[in-house]
Amino acid sequence: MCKPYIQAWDGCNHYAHKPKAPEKCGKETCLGPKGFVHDDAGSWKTNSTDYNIEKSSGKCSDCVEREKKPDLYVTPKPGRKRNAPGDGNPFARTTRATAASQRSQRNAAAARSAVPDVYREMLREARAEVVAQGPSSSSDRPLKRKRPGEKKIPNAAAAPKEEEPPMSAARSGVDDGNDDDGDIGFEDVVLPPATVQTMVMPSDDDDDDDEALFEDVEIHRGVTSAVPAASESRELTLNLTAQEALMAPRRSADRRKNLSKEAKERRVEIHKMHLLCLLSHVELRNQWCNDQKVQDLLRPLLSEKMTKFLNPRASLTQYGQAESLKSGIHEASIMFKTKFKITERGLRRALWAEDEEQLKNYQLPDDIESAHEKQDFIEAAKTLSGSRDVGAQLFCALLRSAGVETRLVCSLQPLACVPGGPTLPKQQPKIDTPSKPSKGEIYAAAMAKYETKGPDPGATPSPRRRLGHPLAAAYHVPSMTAPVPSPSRPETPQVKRIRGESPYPIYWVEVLDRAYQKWHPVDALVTGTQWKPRALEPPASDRENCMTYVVAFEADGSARDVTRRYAKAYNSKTKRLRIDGIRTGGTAGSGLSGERWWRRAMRKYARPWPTDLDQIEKTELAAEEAKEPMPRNVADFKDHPVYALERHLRRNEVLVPGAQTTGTVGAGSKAPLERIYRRRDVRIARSREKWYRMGREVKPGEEPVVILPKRTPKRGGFNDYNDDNEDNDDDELLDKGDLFGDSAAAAAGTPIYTEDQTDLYQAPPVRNGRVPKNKFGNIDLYVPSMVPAGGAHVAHERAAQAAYVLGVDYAPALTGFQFKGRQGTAVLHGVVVPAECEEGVWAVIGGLTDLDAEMERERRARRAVRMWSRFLKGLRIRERIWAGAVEGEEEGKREGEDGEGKGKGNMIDDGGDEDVDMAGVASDVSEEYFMGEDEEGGGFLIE
DNA sequence: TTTATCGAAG
DNA sequence: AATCATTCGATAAA
Repeated sequence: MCKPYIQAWDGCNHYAHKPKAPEKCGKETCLGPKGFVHDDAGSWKTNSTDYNIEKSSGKCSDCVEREKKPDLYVTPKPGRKRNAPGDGNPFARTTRATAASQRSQRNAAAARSAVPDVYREMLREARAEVVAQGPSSSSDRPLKRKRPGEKKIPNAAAAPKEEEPPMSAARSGVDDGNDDDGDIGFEDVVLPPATVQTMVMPSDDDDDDDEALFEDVEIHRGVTSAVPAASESRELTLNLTAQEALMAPRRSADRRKNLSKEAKERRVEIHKMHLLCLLSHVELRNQWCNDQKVQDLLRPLLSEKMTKFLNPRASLTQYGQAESLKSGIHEASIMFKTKFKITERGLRRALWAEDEEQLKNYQLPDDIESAHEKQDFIEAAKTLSGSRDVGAQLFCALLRSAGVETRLVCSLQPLACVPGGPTLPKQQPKIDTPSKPSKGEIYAAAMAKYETKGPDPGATPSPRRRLGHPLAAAYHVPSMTAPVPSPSRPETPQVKRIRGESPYPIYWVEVLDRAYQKWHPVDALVTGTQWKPRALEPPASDRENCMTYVVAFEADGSARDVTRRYAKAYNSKTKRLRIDGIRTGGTAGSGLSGERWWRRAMRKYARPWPTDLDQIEKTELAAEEAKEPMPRNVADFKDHPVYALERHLRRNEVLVPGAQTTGTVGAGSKAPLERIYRRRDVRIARSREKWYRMGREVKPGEEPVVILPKRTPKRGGFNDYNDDNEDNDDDELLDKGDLFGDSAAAAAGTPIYTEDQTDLYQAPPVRNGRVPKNKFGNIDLYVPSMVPAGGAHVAHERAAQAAYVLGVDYAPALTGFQFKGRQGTAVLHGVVVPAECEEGVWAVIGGLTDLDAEMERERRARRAVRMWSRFLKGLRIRERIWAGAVEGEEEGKREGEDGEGKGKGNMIDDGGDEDVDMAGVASDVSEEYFMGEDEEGGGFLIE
């Protein structure tokens, strides 16, 4: 009963509101959910957290606040058992997804660091490259993009596209509507080769592609990487992973130093790629669930009664309908559970390897799911056997066949994008940890716990099976259930139960309760629960199953991220494991932020027009997020979207003066209790210079909210090491190298101010046609609002020239700095001129441009003429020579006629070709031809 | 009581 | 500044 996770009860998520002491789990030492006590001061508190209670309402300040926003408040379901594993507190936040993907980190990395244009160029090249090699990979036929046509992806389209299933087409590329960042240009996205490849989506009847897709996924399902490579994408994965074992090099400091940054990026890249693979996988399975053959096979399983329950008459009351559906589902899942045999291993969590050896010796379990193609799936429907994943999919098909709106839900199990997670199990318990041999055994024991008895030859596949790996035999191969040499295991291969699978599902189903317009989870095979979203999240210690991304696919192919419905601590725990939750370092220019990436990835699956139901669900999920209880340990407060601790404030962050405490938390049991604040009361403070660069100016008389101590210069010469990268946008950039205040601030530290203490910067106005300038003769124009009164920004490269021509006063606009190395270089963009001159300047610019064009035309014309004359000259020479040599017929005549021209030709002939022989002429001409610019096609003007 | 897990430390 | 490895202590489970 005492769950490792935060326990929640209905309604209010605050301990303070719990009407009475929580039930105990039966252990005398258990105080209820994680030590729940009532103190003398009149507030409830847990061992580490308590809440301020308002006397008048008896509620904590947190809740009072929340009640002011009724839309976020969800009425508790009546009669819910508090400790019921299935539900409870929720909370969740609205993150959405996005995605692109990647693979060649080469390209991605390069793209990241490059300036925009270059970046785009490279992107284009990368795409071209993909196109070139893409099709050759796993399939001979042209790759298909999974989602056809995003409108914004013209370039990406380089890859051959094919029509995809109609439903996909319908929703492709349409903006979500409620999504705020819908306008991101596609060009901003890193869309490396892998994307194209990964996103290959087989059409329904295309077996080949199905296979390819499956294989892709297969790689990841096991443990990333170690699959003998057949396709390029596999190879890629293998290389990336094995090349530097990402988790491993913790030992030596130097290795860490060199690898950490790169390894981090790589981890993220792989994570993304893996996610896309998994999404494709689920999407495909979801399509299979729609298959008529499958549904026809399954439909007979439902009794009439069940079908009736599943389709309640609309004449029933809301409640009646809901209950009917519920019992129908119940019956159906019981039935299904008894009829379906789990004979294979389903998806499981992918883990990083710690070193290459593990990869070399890794092999997939023997009993891995065998449904590679739809035909297999149909077969599984006939025999009602397969992995639990296939089971859930068939169950989904079953319900759909009965007319129930059903979603296929999958908890994606990608490789972690953050360090620190579990790694591949050491394979040889005895050997693995020399220092503590016991550990291996412990591990084995732990694994054994999961294993449901039984001979499982599958779990311990023979190492030798791995084709031709030279080391396979030599290396100790391991099985998770170490002690048993699997192959020799005499035990009866009886009921093949899947050993070692997590007691929580990877795949399950959601059904729509039409009456209440609500989706409810149903897991028939693994936990056998329904209507209990909270029952499906595995504990954090589960190595086989980690709930990080839960994606629900509807029959029409659209999908939605419903993680918040299932994760008990989305904000404080789950989010940290997600691509959209990790601090992808504010490092500017590092491509898409995780959040945008994921949003983008999921948008591909979004419905073009959100329905009312979508809206309702969105609200519901947001409400769940809002209801998430406070973390009870200090670590979870770090970077928490709602709460903040003083101890975690960054050096430039500061609490707003009136910040309210919403509770306290103590580290451990004995604690100086620390106050908990709301994140929204945290402000970022900046130095004067920094504000200035944002177009703001500290008001006169404001006291700095804090003075940043001077940076302790690292001894040992030029430290750098971590200096160059980490300065993300906010803050640090400024105190460091800048033209301003270096000297002033140096002495006592940098005073910093909050935004409230600043006003919009008013640049000195333009007077009498004079534009104010700084000491470098420029004008600072970091943001548009910094344009001085009476001035106008003419953002054109020739503006300066134009202004000069006009004779008006102007100042080049300093719009920012480009930091490469540690030196900032000023970026000038256009000029500022007196407003009244703006039009004139633009006009002149237009004129200059025209002039340029004209001059260019002339130049080309001149060159062309010159070339022609040279050519003619050559012809004449040639003619003359031939005239002399052949001495004949018509030649003579012609020569006579051309006498004048001949002379001219000779005179021109100072260009340098003295050779007057045939060959000389010829070569001369051709040389000229080639040397000419492309534009002059051998003397012809190309307009 | 012992053991495994998790959080805090710094 | 932040991550990482390690230790220690509290707690939950056996």
